Amino acid sequence: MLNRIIMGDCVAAMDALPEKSVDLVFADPPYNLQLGGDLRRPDGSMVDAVTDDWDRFDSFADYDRFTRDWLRAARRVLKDDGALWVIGSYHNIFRVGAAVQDLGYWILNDIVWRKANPMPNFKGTRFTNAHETLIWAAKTPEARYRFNYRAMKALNEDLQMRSDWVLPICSGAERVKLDGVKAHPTQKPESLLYRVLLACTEVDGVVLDPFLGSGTTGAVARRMRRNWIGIERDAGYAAVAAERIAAVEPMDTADLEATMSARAAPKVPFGALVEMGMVTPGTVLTDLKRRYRARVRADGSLQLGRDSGSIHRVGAAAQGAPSCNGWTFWHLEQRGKLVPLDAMRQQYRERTAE
Amino acid sequence: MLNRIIMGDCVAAMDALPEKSVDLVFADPPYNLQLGGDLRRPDGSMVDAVTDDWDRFDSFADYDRFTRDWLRAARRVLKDDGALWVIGSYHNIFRVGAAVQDLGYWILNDIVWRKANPMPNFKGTRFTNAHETLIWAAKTPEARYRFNYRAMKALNEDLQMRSDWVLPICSGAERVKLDGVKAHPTQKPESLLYRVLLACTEVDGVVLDPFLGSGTTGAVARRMRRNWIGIERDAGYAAVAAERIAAVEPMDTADLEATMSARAAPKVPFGALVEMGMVTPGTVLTDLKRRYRARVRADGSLQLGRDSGSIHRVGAAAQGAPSCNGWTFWHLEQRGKLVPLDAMRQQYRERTAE
DNA sequence: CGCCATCCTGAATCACATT
DNA sequence: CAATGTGATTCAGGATGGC
Repeated sequence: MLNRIIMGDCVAAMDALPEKSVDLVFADPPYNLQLGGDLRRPDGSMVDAVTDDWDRFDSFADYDRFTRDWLRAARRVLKDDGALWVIGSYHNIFRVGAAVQDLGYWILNDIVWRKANPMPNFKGTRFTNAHETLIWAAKTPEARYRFNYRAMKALNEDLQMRSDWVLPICSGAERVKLDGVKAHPTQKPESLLYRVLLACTEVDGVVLDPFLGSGTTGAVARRMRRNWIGIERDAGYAAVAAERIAAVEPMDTADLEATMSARAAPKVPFGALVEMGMVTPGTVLTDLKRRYRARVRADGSLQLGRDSGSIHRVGAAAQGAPSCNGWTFWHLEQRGKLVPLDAMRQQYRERTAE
Repeated sequence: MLNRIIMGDCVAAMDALPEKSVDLVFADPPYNLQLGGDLRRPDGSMVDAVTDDWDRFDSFADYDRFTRDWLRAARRVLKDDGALWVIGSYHNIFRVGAAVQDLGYWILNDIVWRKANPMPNFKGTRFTNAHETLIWAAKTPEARYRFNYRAMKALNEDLQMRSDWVLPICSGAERVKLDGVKAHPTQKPESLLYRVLLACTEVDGVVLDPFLGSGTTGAVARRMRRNWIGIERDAGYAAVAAERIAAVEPMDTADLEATMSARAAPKVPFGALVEMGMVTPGTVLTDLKRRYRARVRADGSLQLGRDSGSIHRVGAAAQGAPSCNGWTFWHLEQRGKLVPLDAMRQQYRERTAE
């Protein structure tokens, strides 16, 4: 039952699963965009809009029925201490949020995904729609939901992770394509799922995605050694997702150990580079003279023998020095050349600059 | 009726106002926070939570009734091209947003106010709640709402203003206090209202706030020379707001002139330039790369091969594009340099300004 | 190989006045 | 009310190609 795609309607599929069997539901339902005619950029080119049938609903009432049905089914399969994540935009998220509350879930946070590179408003009629909203909810107000506070803090310069996350949209090599054409119109970035799963699940936990689409949830879950269940109605999408997920190499178990102690938390946003996939967990870093070798773990900490912690701490420990600037000390090999972490940080800053 | 505080229930007060008399409603309704017991900081000190009676509702149904009542009353007093702004947090904003949609308003954007200095989550059980959400909605999908696009772009270093706004919370000298104690628990920063009013109103427009509280909306409206109506149930808050607003010095009218949108500029037919002798019949116009050449005819039409017509039509035909702005596409040569027609139009406007 | 210019694209509720 | 004409309007990231 685990780690496979169920074809078909998500409500029926969830109803067929045993109750209280899932740790986390991550859902990216249709947004009910209600777009008008064509839209052209100022240069005359056409915007490739989401006009698929699966995003068409007759009315708000229709959409609400659909929403409540799947939310109810999801709540049944969730363990009592499990949690729900839903993503949406202003077109649908208010209806979804109200339904979440009405069905007895307890909202823990709303999270804003601030897109580093959103599509502009071409006609100058509104504000650039530069974010999407996620809702994180427990099954009940009393539930003892999982929140890996330390791992989140480690990922964020040793500061509490905030409710606004700056991440790029999914593009470039990460975007799944078929014959050069995007395989799914709304593929989510893996960095987003990485943060959600790192925050709210543990290794071997069960993650269910009722609207699997291109399979981002399954791919990240497999990479992070979580069990996954994906439900998808469209055979084409399911095939894309299956192939994509099968190609994922799970991370090394050791690298996945999210550090839970304050001591090991890195003081720098090196974790953000890991999250973005700019540095993969398990990567071996060396100094310029290749005397020391340290492994990158899932939350952005390093491990060298018995020493673990931030890139600075481990660098200092390796040399027996009182302190060390990990950004300039550690390097990784790219095409046979040693690149300092500092260069990666520079790239990161450019990609997430406001 | 304008520029004063109405004491009492906001629904009754709005129902007593003439319909279609208000340009903008800005509302900061009770959030229905549902706080449990007291919240303490790690050092044992107590967090001053919002536990006032006005923020207590018996159930979601109660809160929904309340929300729909005031949203309906607000919609009646709004002019057809007026707009609504509401601010809230995850506790209430989903219910508010669903009601906004159900009542026929048309959501234009949701805006995230990203707090520069939010209160941390002291227990480390959730993400730092670092933002609030605003909804901007027109009265109907067809409404021609006001959006000062240019002014927003100017405010953002000449880039489109995005849907995520980074602003500090209200503190320091701006925070209204009585005997050293904050006069209102949820006073909003003036910077937030400033941006909303600059984006969506004009000088002498009418702004209504059904939950005036400490009076931020009135204070900023007065400063920006907008008319305001504030409704407040609590006599204490009303007194605070009245005093605060009265102390505001309206800005100098000259400083208030915001960048005007090109759409608002008077329309100029190309023929008028020919008529004025600014462009002579027979002049050859080219695009910037000198790929196309068109002749100006006596009636202000262009000719390019077999195509003839307006500057826009011929520009579009030349490129094989569906449309074209002839003002920026076509240029004429003056002293060896290519000058866009748009520059000539600007000259024309200046010469005919009186 | 590096650098620069060019091109493509992304969950988008995307104009308005006159005839 | 529908059709037509004018004319306003874009940001960042990644890929590609030329020199």
